[in-house]
Amino acid sequence: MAGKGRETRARIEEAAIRLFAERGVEGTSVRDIAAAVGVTEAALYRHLTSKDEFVAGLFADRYVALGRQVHAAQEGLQGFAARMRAMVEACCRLHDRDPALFRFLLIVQHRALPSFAVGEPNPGDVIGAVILDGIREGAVTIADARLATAIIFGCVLQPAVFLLYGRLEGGLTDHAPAIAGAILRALGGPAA
Amino acid sequence: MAGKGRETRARIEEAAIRLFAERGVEGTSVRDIAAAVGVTEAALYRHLTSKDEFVAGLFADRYVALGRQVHAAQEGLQGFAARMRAMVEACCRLHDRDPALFRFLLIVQHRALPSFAVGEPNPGDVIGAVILDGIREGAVTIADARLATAIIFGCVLQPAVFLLYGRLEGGLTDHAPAIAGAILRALGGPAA
DNA sequence: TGTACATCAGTGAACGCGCGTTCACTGATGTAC
DNA sequence: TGTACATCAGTGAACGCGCGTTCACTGATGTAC
Repeated sequence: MAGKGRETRARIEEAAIRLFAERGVEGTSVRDIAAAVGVTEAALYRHLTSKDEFVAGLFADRYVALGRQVHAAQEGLQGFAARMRAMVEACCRLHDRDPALFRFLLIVQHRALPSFAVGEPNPGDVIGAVILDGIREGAVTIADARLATAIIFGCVLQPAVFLLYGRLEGGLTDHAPAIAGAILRALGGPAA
Repeated sequence: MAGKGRETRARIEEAAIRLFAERGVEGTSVRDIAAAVGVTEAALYRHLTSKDEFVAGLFADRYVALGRQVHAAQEGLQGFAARMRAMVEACCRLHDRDPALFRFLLIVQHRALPSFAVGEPNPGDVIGAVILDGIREGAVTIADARLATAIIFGCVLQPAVFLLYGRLEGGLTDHAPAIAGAILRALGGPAA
């Protein structure tokens, strides 16, 4: 029955992410999640120790996974522009494949990020590392690497938010080339 | 006693924004707000009809006010670059003057924006109008005005979020010139 | 200028409800001999 | 191969708590005659 336990855990996480994305964390009760999975609330507590811990763990898990995937997308590529374009493209594809997951990460960041463990390969660090390379090779002329990271985040996440509210058409992937282009120009300084 | 009523209402709004910014809307109870103001919960209900309506009204009020101030900052200026720089500068100054208000708007947007009334002068429309002028005068080469708006939002809001989590130094105003520069390059296309 | 009434911001106590969590218990599967 | 025991995912019912909201009531101020 070890297989069944794994499977239920996965179904709980999937249902929770979807519900959290739709109604927020505080707007989603343990009963709601249990009902969506098709078990009792008590059964949920075989797989998690508390709601708060569950949310924090779920965020950390998915956030680290996103960091890993974004890192993998640019690994082996040469030059700042190519790496940046690959990361943006990967991020947009991941968004379109699972918009609920993205919305979950967006919503929960304000409560989960402050207590997020350092050292894990999160998206911020991955982008930060690429930025530093970009500064070294002269492709990035913005002096503050952290501000540059913030701008990259903003250029990807805010279009995702606009999409969410119907203020942008299509999928995020459709806008990926334009977003990557904007980022490269924004960071590249007047001479680029 | 009309003056006292006004004054209490203002104190309620001020305390609520601060608490919402610190702990989130669902993490702040009506009791918390009442205690911060120094009255009973029942007294609060002389000034508001329900918590939900209060939050929605507070968001709409402050969001529209922000739109108006951003609009005023660029009014009368000539040229896309000058107007853009003025709006970014104004936004950063407003942030630094009242970070709690900004955090409140950031947090609540996900619940309040979908039901936000159209027609009011909100920041999105203000920026959208300036973008259209920018496209007309050739300073903006990104084809999709809404994507351009999203990118501007992202380049200002995400640094504000980074500041919140201590991942950026100083005040937002310190970064205003760099942010405005990045936005102008991002939107200006390769020829700019 | 006094008096009668309306209005309004406040109090303190209570309401029902839904929340996260825990309880004792059940039945199916895995494991040791 | 059969039997005894441990493990584990599940049930249904209940728990105490804090939430948003409402109650009847009070005292101060504003207003009409």
